[in-house]
Amino acid sequence: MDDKMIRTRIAPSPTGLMHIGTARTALFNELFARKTGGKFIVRIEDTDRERSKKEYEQIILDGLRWLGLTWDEGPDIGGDFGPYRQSERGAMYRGALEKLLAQDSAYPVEDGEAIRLRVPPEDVVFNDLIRGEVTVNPETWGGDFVIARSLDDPVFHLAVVVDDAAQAISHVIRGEDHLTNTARHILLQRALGLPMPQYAHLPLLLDKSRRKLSKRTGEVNLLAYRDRGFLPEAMLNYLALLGWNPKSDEEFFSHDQLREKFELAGVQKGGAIFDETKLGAFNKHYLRQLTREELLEKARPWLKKAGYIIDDERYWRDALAVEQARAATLEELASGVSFFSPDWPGDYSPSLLVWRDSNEKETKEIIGQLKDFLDELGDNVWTEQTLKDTLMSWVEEKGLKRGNTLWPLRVALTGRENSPGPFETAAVLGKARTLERLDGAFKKITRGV
RNA sequence: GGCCUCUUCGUCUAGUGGCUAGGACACCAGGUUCUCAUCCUGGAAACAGGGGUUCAAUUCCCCUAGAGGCUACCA
Repeated sequence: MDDKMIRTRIAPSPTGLMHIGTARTALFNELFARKTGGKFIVRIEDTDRERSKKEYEQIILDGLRWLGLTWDEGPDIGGDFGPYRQSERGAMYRGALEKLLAQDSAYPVEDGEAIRLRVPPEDVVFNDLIRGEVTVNPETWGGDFVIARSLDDPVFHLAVVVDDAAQAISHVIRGEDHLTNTARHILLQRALGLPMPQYAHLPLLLDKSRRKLSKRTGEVNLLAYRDRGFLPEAMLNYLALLGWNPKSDEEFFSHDQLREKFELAGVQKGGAIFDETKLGAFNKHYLRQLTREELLEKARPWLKKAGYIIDDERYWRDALAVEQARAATLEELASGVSFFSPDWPGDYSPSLLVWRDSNEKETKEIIGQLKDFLDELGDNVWTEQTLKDTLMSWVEEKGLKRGNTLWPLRVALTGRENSPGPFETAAVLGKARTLERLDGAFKKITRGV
């Protein structure tokens, strides 16, 4: 095997949801591996048998897949350095423990079965690729530390060290919360005679109050963002820029561009606040890039959830395209398009039809005239542009005011105070439905405000 | 408490021993507009504080403060 081969890994523990911070660490590892032509590995750290659950492992892999990350080895696809679950690697840990015990580098504690590593009372110094030289004095955390609960029950520290070596991990890129742990890991490597990988500790993701992003203070569940209608490319792009900068003013990068540009040199040292507002801005951007086909495919689950029947795909593609510029998420997109539903109830208040400079009487007259005028138009002029041209010159001829005319028309079609414009809406709805809704509005206002 | 690490607009960040300290998001104002969104134009907004070093520090050094992390037979 080539010693120079770069191999990175993400080693999540399946004890809960897919944390955003884990996702970002995974992303940086993947980008670094791709950039350098190395391999990216997924390893499940389930040494905590109490808390680890198989379904959590599935959730983690789902999250990574949703983001679009690809890995070369992992529990789902195997690889030459398997197995990829710590629960299946017990023999290796036991071997390491026996060796440490035999050479008296470790010893069992007086009472229980636990095993501690002997730690010499001297500073551990290592070079961090992001932070430079870091010095840790083991005495500050009490020197000798537990590396296993029993011969068959290793603790995280022992397991990572054994696995990283066995799986030939060249670069350990992980959260800053492991900075001090790294000293322990180095001590373990020395005792076991294992090579030391290069370390790079990423700044932590923080919540609004600058604390480590945690479940209590914010939405840290990656898949919750998926379920709220965020696009993976937006999340990926945003996450990549949290704590890393590409040394340019550009901000929008595809996954492939990131894989080309990423380097550890651009990684920040200070923690970064996860700001949903900016994520939302990225999401808007990517939402606007979608073709109408993609729009429908991505919005389909939400449309279905809302109970719309997508029999006429072209109709819904047009409807979504109309709403595309104003929605921030797929969820908003679907709700924004609700009035296009063929069984739209039109349950708005009649007073909404009246423009602020107008009154009921005038509004009623205009709606009546609008109906007659549109009824005369042929199907061939039923496009946004021609509707606009004909209607605007009609408004002109009749000496009407735009607001007095366009506002009631738009409300008749959408039932909303805020919505897309009347021309584009009418074009999508089609002549029959447009007239039907105008008629409904006419009756509504006749019945009184 | 101890140890480790960090500190540029509200947020993500660029940047340099001498610059009007740049960009993006958010915000504010104006324009476009039937509404909202978009779009265009403009605006406000930062080098944590104190000492040094230096002709000159946001930039180099020290101290302080603040923040975060670790201090588990969790990972």
